[in-house]
Amino acid sequence: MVRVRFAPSPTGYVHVGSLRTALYCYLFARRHSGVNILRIEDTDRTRYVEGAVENLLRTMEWAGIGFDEGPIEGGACGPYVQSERTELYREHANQLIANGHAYVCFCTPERLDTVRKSQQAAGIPPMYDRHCRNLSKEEVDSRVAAGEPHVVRLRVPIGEMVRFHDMIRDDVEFDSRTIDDQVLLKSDGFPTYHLANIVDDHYMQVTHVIRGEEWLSSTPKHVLLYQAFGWEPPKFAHLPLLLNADRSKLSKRQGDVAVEDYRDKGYLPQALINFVALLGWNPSATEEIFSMDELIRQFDLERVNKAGAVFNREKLDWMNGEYIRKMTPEELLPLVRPLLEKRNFVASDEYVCSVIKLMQERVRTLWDFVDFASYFYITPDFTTADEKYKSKHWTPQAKEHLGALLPKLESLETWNHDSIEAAVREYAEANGMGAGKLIHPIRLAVTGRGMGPGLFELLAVLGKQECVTRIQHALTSLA
RNA sequence: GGCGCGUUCAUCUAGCGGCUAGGAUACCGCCCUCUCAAGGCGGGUACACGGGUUCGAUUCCCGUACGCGCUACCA
Repeated sequence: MVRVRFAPSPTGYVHVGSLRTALYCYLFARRHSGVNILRIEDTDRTRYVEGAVENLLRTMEWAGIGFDEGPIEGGACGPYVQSERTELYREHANQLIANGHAYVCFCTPERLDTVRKSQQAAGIPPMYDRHCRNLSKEEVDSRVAAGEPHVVRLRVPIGEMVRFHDMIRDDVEFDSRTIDDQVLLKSDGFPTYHLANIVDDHYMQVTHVIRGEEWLSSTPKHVLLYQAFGWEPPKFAHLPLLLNADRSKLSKRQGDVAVEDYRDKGYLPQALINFVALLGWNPSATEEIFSMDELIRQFDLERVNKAGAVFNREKLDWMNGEYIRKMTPEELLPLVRPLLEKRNFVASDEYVCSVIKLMQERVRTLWDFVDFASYFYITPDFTTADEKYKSKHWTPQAKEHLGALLPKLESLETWNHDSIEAAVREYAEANGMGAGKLIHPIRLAVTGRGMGPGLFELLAVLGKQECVTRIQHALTSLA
């Protein structure tokens, strides 16, 4: 039975790299009919953020990533929040002290800092100097009894090669002399990631550890911990990093990294999931659009790439447009509606649907339905007009013809795409001119822009009275 | 500095000893056309470098260079 876990630290938002890790866990679990576990790694009290867990849960739900066990779902291996399991970690730290694989350290942060600085100055690798590694049991007991602050450190064996197999990177090995005597239990009684992670993965019976490559370097410590406990380690799969355009680790400073940012900017969860799934993994390379079900069916950890992948916003934009085009106006309506409300744009469902229908082919995000189509809701102020388009089409002759055409439009009995087109083309033909000489000025007068849906359908949606008023207004006020 | 991981078009990638090195995004051109899109067609750009192994290397091995990650009582 495959059991995987997504183990985020609740820092307030969900990084898109975490989203991909969560997605791969989910896909792998589903693909193998296994169990997907959510575990909250909140052992750093200094980084506690109010509401972060709730936000995480909401974001995962938005993305369509479900869990079988977790803080909400429950399960046989709970609790699924590390801050509620501290007793377990303390017991296990003591167990390691008892069997000699860990030791108590009384070094102060100040001393560690001093040691580190002198090591750096001397050009040697900064590592704990193992000052407390061989304290006598009597000394340790009395200092602990006296209430002296202390941590528990892993007693890393000397002169040993630590090897493990990674599903993505194959065999990796580290010389134990390059591995630090890692702190396992902090002086505040909370465990570090390393201890909590191993203890939890063991008791939660996790079979595959899927996480970012930034963890590869600490995996030997984890392997050593499994050995110290006498436990069977899980299989490891270290995912390639998501990168900024300059190929550094994807970070806040260089743009949006939070899943919530993309949601708020009008990206669909299906598109973001599809896009992020293909960053570091690819089932065939001839198809690009995959539903969650298709991803599940095809996902294969062994096919995950080794090299990092640049998060390429342009491709996401394209993909989001693809998904928008696949939806119906009715499906889009509830997604666009709240955005219109944010702009105080008021209109009936029917009206908004017809606008969506016209705009669907030319948007990439949900916000484009609002920003590129504002003239459907408010009269244009012409500040968004394309100057080139305006100077080319808003000529004295054009205005003259518009003035002459206006009564004909006004007198139309039925106002729809065909009747409007007939009237416009009739006028153009009667005056020996191309219809474009009318179409462009009308577009400018009515929308204030040089781009948008086909003119006749646009006018039909807008309604006769509104169009007439706008043309009149433009004729008198637009220079 | 040490350790680790990586390196195919600008970007995401296919390739698992023999290919005119394929697809997608972006870009450019043409078609369609009332604009912008969408759609169709076409185009340019890549195997980091140097050694091996082999009849033959993008593919296997070793170096070099470059990039990235880790190097906390953070995860």
